[in-house]
Amino acid sequence: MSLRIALLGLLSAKGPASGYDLAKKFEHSLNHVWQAGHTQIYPELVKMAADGLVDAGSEGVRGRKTYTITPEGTRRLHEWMIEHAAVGVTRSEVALQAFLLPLLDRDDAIAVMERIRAGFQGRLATLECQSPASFGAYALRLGLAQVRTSLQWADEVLAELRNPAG
Amino acid sequence: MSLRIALLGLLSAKGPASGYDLAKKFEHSLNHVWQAGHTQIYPELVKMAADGLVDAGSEGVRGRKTYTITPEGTRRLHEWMIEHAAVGVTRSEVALQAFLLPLLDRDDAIAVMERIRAGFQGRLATLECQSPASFGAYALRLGLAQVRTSLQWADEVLAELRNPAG
DNA sequence: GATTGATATGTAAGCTCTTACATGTCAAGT
DNA sequence: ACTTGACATGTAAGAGCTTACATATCAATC
Repeated sequence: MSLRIALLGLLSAKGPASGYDLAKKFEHSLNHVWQAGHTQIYPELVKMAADGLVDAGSEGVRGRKTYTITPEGTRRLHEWMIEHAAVGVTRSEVALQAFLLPLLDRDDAIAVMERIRAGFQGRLATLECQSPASFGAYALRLGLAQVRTSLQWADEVLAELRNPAG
Repeated sequence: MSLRIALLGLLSAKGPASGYDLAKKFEHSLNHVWQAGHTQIYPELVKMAADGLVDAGSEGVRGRKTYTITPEGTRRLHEWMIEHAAVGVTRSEVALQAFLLPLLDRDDAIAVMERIRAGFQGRLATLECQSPASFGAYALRLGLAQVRTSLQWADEVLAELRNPAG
């Protein structure tokens, strides 16, 4: 369901787009929020057209199809936003490694934490490249705040691991 | 793969356990890191036993089976911890709603943000109940730091939405 | 003795997501 | 002419996850 919502949201916010366009937007603007490749997006758009949530335009150049959100699609999107109590579940491999960190000896734990820290750093760099004035600004601010917090956590844990007294 | 690792990790850290025990541990200690119900855990344990990662003990009272991690299971667990560069992907419905927030008018956006904030508050309460001295302490600290940051973000966004000048 | 609730394990259908495979167009550079 | 890279769309197999269904034991309470 969330994939549909994400697609409807992009079509609503940024206007008609092809599956390819939408896949690019998932890669760039939406990447820190939801991920989907073209192999998931193309079939989903076909189903959404069948359900009347989007209109598939006629094929353009290079087989390009442009999808437009329908009034029913807009209605469903608003309904989900207002009525769906989003669950804050997390399935994080990083958090799992953090959870299991005590299973490692000190040197291995430090190496793992350094890799995790580097991952956060890279993620921060990616997010910092995005415009804070773009459509997804609220989500971007949340992402930035969370990744900065995560970096700080990584630094604290590393300091403790390196301090023999810890 | 991560489900296997989580199960191996619990068996390694907390000793032999049944599928039921492991499901309970997923609900309690591991819940903020990875989720899995018994319908996923039971079949996975059977496959893991077939792959030599765990030993299934003989059936005890009420059909209870106790699984023990094998040396091969321990080896695989350590290998994953040390070699697997965990990807920090997030698929968050909450972040998706935050992303799409500008699609709503002011009152609806405030209502949605209040619901999101309440979700974070509830999550914080849950995490605060857990012992900071337990096995998963590092992950718990990360979870607490992230949820506190998220709450702060929600408060800021709500303040902006309520301020007509924003 | 009957009911309730926690313990304990499983199957099956269906949805979601990833990975690998497969095809073809168009523009720009060499 | 040829190659490269971006554009553009798909299918299929399999892995991962959720929801609903199904069964049975044991202890404690009524």
